[in-house]
Amino acid sequence: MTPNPARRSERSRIAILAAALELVREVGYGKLTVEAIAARAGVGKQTIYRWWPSKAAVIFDAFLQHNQTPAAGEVVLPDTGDFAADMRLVLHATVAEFNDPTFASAYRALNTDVQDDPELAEQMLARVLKPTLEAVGERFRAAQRAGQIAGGVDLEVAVEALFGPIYYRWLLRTAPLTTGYADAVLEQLLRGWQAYRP
Amino acid sequence: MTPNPARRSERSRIAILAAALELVREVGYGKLTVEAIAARAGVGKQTIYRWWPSKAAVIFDAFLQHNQTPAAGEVVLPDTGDFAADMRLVLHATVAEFNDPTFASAYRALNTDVQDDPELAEQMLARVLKPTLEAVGERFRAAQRAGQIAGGVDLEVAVEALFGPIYYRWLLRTAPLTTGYADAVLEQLLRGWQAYRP
Amino acid sequence: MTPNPARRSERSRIAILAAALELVREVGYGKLTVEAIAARAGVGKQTIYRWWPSKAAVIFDAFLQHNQTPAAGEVVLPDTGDFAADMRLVLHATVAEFNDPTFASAYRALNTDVQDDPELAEQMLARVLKPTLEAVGERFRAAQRAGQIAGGVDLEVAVEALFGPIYYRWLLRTAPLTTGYADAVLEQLLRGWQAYRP
Amino acid sequence: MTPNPARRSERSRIAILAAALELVREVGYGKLTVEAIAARAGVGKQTIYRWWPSKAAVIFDAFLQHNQTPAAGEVVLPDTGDFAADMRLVLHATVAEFNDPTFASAYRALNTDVQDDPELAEQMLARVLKPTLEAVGERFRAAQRAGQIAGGVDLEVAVEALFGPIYYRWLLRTAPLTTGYADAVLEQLLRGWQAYRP
DNA sequence: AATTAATCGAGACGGTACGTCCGGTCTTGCA
DNA sequence: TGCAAGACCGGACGTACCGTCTCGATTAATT
Repeated sequence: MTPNPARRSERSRIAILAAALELVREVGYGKLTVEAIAARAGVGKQTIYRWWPSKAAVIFDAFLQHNQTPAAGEVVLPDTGDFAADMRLVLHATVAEFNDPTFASAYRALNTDVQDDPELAEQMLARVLKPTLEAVGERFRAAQRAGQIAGGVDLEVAVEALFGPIYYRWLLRTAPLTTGYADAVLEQLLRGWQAYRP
Repeated sequence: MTPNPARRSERSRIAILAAALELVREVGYGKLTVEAIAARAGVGKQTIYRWWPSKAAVIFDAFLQHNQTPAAGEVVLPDTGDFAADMRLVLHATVAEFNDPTFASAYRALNTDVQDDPELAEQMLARVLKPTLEAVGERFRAAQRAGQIAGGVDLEVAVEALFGPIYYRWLLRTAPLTTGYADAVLEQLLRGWQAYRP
Repeated sequence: MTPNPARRSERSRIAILAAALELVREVGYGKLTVEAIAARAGVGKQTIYRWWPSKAAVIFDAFLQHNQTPAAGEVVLPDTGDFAADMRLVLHATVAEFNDPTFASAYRALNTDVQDDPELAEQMLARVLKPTLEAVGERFRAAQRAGQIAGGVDLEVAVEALFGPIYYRWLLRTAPLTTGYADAVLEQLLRGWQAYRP
Repeated sequence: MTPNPARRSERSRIAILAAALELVREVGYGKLTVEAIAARAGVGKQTIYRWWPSKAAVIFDAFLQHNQTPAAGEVVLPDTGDFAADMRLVLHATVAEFNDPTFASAYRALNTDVQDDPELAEQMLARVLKPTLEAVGERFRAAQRAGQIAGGVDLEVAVEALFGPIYYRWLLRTAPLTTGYADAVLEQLLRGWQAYRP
């Protein structure tokens, strides 16, 4: 018997996602329990299991809710014509998110889950990463058309070359993640992209 | 109170690390239990808890043991004079490791743990990442001295700009991790590093 | 926090007590484990710990259940007017119980626990010993009124003087416990009680 | 390889028995552990296992040591000619022992073990109970010869009829064990023994 | 007095059970 | 019918002891 979404309690849904977000930040993802979420949300455990298949799914929804993540195609990037400046803006926003404790704890949790759960990995890719990646890709294409990126540059690789180092430093804590670092990465890549076919 | 390392059973130590590695690959990190490790290793649970503070620490040691990770300063990179070729070699080795199932499952487990345990994060940084990062940094400096990298390039940033995208694609499974991808990333960066101060 | 008795599973309760009784007979009290009881009863360990504070308490309840021990005041003894014959009946019933393996193993377990746990001792006194002791005491009083026991006999002492030797031989295995032994004890005491104030 | 008693460390033997006695009184028999005895005695665990087959055996020895229990035939009872007075003396000594905390805790432990271990039961019977029981039996026979006990009384039963009630009250804590109670039991039995064949 | 061999204190080892916690399911009233 | 509450079975947790098994370091009897 699949539950009837029409009868779903919105109040409970909100409370559960909020509780999950609070708790993951307070105790860390490893010590996060469904029972604690239920208790904090003032909700029966069954109400969680009725609507989410796993703890990971709850965190995933909580993360999406918190960031009001737009669907693919809905992400809008600035296009001032100055490609470098536009990218700098995007990267600074990313750095700011990663340095926000609530975002960071939930996102770390997500990255944890994704390692063991390929289905979730796909969802995360589709609903979290892809929208931004594609929007940035689109902006890259515009830049390429405008001659700000050389024709031979593989833009799919370029996008990951841009975000990978940010992600790397954040996840592995090799050093504090700053806008300065993001700018430096962008700088090195930009020169390469421009120089690609001189 | 604290156990006496002189009396430690080497046979048990080896068996535990091997069992941990096997199991993390077979069942995944989320379903890995200390009891299963002990059973597989033919060892009492207490023998694990006596020598490791947590499941994470066991995996960490197992990972180090498996990869015979050298200490910082001990990593030796090829220096043929051809910087690009040397880097290609290093990246291909990295890609191969990431595509080795045993390495991959253990390394994913490590990346999972590191998210919740700052102390482990530091150890991982120091014993796993730093040695390679610094050796590569050293090779970068030689290349800079040889004029293959422009003077203005921040080499600390450059190293992470190189490995970040590899790590990103592997961890998030945005697409299969191939040597071709690694080469493309290297290509884009190389041009930037050369072009830096034209 | 404290469990709600209204929701208690009667099926589990019965299964646990039955399993405890079986196991104490099969393996002895020293080797009886809560895990084995839970496994035999097809029950989670927590269900045992939820309702009983200790293994001893389970055995206690199992014992009561098995013997459908009546509450104080509910034990009814025969009163045919022939005091000696009535007592013989009671003692023979006691001897039969002590020679029943299931009763014996559980009762030995109880006697073991009682040595270390004063609270359980009190419960055993109140729920197991007192009911019979008092009923017998009542019968003694009737006999005293009827002139079958001399007036000066301290009946509280008399009751223990009657059961003590049965218990002693059973517990310490000085010799097999038979009805003949019980009769002989009764005989010696009866003469004393009658002769008390000649 | 059975150990060579000639090389046995007397110092350790004494320390172990003393520690066992102290601990059984302090923490109760249920919580008494071999490790604790070894630690308290400043002795390796193996030294205990080398010389005693079980915790029960240690307590048994400790008990014997503490009470310098005489071998069978060595117990000497007073024989003043006044049978009642002599018995009163014996019973009072027994009551005093039972009310001595160190004796009591060890003896309770013994009675606990005996329930599950028939071999120990036999040893306890032979080395602890029999000596006294037989000495008392001997005194009974003298009394019977002197006409203080009627000819028809079964003396084996009589002895247990005397000690059983003491033991019963002490073990089951139906009421405080006093010399008055012992005297009352003796009184009731004495009259019966005298009246047996009038 | 030197040698030898067993016992000793110490404590790591493979195990078993402990009592607790939590996962995911099921049941019972309340709304 | 969905809900809060929470009991249920199962299973892993990390700990405590069991009884066995090395380790040197005494220690006592034998050379």
